[in-house]
Amino acid sequence: MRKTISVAPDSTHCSTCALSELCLPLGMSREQRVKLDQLITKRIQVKKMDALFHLGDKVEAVYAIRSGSIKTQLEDAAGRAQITGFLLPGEIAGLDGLIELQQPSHAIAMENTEVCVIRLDEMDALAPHLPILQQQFRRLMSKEIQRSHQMVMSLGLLLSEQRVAGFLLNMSQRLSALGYSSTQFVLRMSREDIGNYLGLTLETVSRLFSRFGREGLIRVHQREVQLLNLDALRELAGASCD
Amino acid sequence: MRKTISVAPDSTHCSTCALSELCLPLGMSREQRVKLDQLITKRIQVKKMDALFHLGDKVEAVYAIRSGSIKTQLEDAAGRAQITGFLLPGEIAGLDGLIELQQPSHAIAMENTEVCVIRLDEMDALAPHLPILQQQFRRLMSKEIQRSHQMVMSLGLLLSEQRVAGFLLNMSQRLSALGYSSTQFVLRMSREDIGNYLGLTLETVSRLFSRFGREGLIRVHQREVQLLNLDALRELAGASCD
DNA sequence: CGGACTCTTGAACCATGTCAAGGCGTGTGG
DNA sequence: CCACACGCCTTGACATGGTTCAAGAGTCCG
Repeated sequence: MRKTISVAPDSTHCSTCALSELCLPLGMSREQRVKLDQLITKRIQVKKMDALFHLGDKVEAVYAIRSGSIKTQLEDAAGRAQITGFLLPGEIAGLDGLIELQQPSHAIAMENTEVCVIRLDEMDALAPHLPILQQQFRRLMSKEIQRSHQMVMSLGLLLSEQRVAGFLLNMSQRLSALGYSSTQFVLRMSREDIGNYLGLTLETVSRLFSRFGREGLIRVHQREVQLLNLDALRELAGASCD
Repeated sequence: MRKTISVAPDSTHCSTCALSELCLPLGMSREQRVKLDQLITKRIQVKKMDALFHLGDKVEAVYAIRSGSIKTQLEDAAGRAQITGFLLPGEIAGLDGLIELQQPSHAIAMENTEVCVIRLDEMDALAPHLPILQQQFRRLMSKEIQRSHQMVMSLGLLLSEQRVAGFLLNMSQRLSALGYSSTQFVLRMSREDIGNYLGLTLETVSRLFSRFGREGLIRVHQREVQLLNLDALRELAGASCD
């Protein structure tokens, strides 16, 4: 289910949002953020497992995650899915859809999720009065390009153990930026999703989680993860086999 | 070697450029393109094998390829390269560098190459007077995100033969958009570069070129390629193993 | 409490990598 | 203009990381 709601005047806006240091308002002054408030007039609530948008849907907006989390996935010619990202609060979904007028990917909620709707036409209308908005939006798009390139590198160059260690560290770092613990968290996705994202099978991910556990690097119980030795994980992820 | 030259008043500008249907001017009216001419005041010529920019260089501009071709590559922790793209005329280099002020990648000319310099500060200055510029730039960035996601899918999901067939078709399609033959062209990169880009070894690429040759799909002689059976290649690239 | 997921673990297999040898082409210096 | 050397490509034999297939154990939820 997908429910659209208007942002009540007394509700939280960009200017008062806890995520403003990660999301679109990053780098803006108090006044600039107040201007930005005009832009966000609608939110959408998506239930766990439901889609924020589907491949082929008309593109009219991008979506800033306010709470919850979303996975985005492409489909290949044979209908198999490739997950291209797990989005957390403060991150933007739909950045790959701004060429054609059709979404090239699905966006599916991994838990009950709320997003802020950023309409493209309204962004263009506001932009001349808020030039920093374009710059920040450009930065967010560039970041996605960089992230995706890193992913290509990971898939092209790294061993499975390096990818999995890197994945855990990446989650840790992003969750800690949101104010959560960097060493203890709950994965919102299945082993299969992690494997798909990392270009591995769910069995390989499971085996590596078990091995890392045996080696004392992490503790895993179902989707709860504890990172016990960040340095060792970093070495595993970063250092090459030399 | 890397030589900066000013654009002479009587030289080709965006408004008269042959690439205008692919590059930044796409979708602009005659008048809008004339405005865009102000933006491009410098070009850079880069010799084969030399760098347009290096990892760590300060970011002040992005670069539209005017002639020649460029490969962009990241470096992993161990110093190994991962090629993230082969850029042809009309395509833009440096889109991944707009967050930090440092280039996250190297851009290396695969042949003698000339690029138009698009300074970010000048783009921001021009934007309020040319709103379509922002939109087109956004489209180009979105396209790069989409392309990179496709690459992730290819690396995550496809067999080597599908990746290589897909690569040939992709080159064919882009070269034909530039007015070249879609069935006969010269690859500007080595087998090693192709392999690196596709997450394979040069031996695997070579073996597949040979096999496709034996099967009558293509003819290869060194870096010259002829596509003899586009449909069969498409089937190979697109259809899954079912 | 039962049924359906989801995860773990083992064993066999295979796609692709690694290592090694040789061929082709091109440019350079004698 | 030839010969030699170097880089790039091809091909073969073998090694291996990761997949596939299969069985069983938790865990969640109605």
